[in-house]
Amino acid sequence: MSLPHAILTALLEKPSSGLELTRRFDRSIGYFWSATHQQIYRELGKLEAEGLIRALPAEQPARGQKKAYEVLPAGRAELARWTGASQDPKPHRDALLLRLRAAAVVGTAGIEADLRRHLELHERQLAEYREIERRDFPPGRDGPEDRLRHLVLRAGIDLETFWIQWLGHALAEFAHLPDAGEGERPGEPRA
Amino acid sequence: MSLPHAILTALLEKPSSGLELTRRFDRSIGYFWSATHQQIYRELGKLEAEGLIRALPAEQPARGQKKAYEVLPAGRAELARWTGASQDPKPHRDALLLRLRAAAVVGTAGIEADLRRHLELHERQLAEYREIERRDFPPGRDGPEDRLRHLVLRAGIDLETFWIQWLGHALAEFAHLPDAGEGERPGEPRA
DNA sequence: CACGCTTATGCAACTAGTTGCATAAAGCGG
DNA sequence: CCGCTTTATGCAACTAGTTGCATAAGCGTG
Repeated sequence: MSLPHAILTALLEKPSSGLELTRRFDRSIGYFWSATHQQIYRELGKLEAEGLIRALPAEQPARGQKKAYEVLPAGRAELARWTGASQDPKPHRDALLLRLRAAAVVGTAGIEADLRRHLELHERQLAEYREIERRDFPPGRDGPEDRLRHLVLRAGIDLETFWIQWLGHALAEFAHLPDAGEGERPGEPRA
Repeated sequence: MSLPHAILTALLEKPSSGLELTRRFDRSIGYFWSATHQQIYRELGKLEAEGLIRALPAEQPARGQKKAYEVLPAGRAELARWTGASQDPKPHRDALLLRLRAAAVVGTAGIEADLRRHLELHERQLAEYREIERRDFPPGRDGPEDRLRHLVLRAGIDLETFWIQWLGHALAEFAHLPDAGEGERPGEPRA
């Protein structure tokens, strides 16, 4: 249950409207906690009802009008509490690894092309992260906040690097496999 | 929507009852696609209703009695279709990275201990993976199925290795931080 | 044999997340 | 000033996943 806390963090970094939050989730925060605009609007409503955030007063608060929120002291306190509380890591789910395991039983037909596609996607993401690193973390900036945020970005960079390497290994393995990509069924007797 | 396919894969590897599947999800398959027993029972019911699997005939099919399932040809076909179909990677969610980002705003109180705890958990998981590797993939075994399954295990091993390294960096960073773990608020002016 | 423990299956209610669509105002071009 | 697109907010329905509990048989033991 971390979406409210992701939103609190984003709002503390800068008070924003629902749509602005949505855009920022598409960029930085969404890299490790994605959310759609509907989730965000719903959660903003809840957080306001709970007294953790409030809408900044606007001139004409009408529909189709930006409505910006800011974090109240209670919200900051709740975020600090959650941040410091011990949490168990959630078990991950990775469909690609699952598919590879399935391929060991029903055959590898079609999967190699998708591995290549994933490789490209990860390379693109890595390039984006490196660009952010170059832009936001030049050698000079190294206050405590910068160090922490840089650390998070490093995780993103290293994870993408890992996937690129692993997909490389996987594709190399496929090159050695008999009839790779031709739909053979390794679990079945072969002629 | 991959749980049914995870179950089909597991059942193809070996026909099983709901509880046996649950146990196997706790071990091997659950490492990259976790599921509770309730999810599994529900899904087994659906898969049977759709004609993708069937219950193996038992002597006395009563409650509290093992009921094993096997995959029907339609199930194998569906799994092969799904395995070969192109799929976009789901955006990941990582609460720990989110917390670190929050810590950059509301302070790092309490989080360092949890980083250490996570480090330990990952070290334990890595040890488990290495044990599985030693046991299931000795140098001799290298048929196509083994290579694919080993590849999946390698991903698990390398991912754990990545997290262990990253958590090491993170903890080193904390050691350099002023007042680390004492609840300072880096976003606020300091005395 | 009655009691409690383990194995095995399952329902119901809840929480979280996704998808599709609706509404409304502002800006803009003819 | 009318229709079109963009910006902004939001509801409703659906799908997926989790939590808590219920049921029932088997098994051991005092």
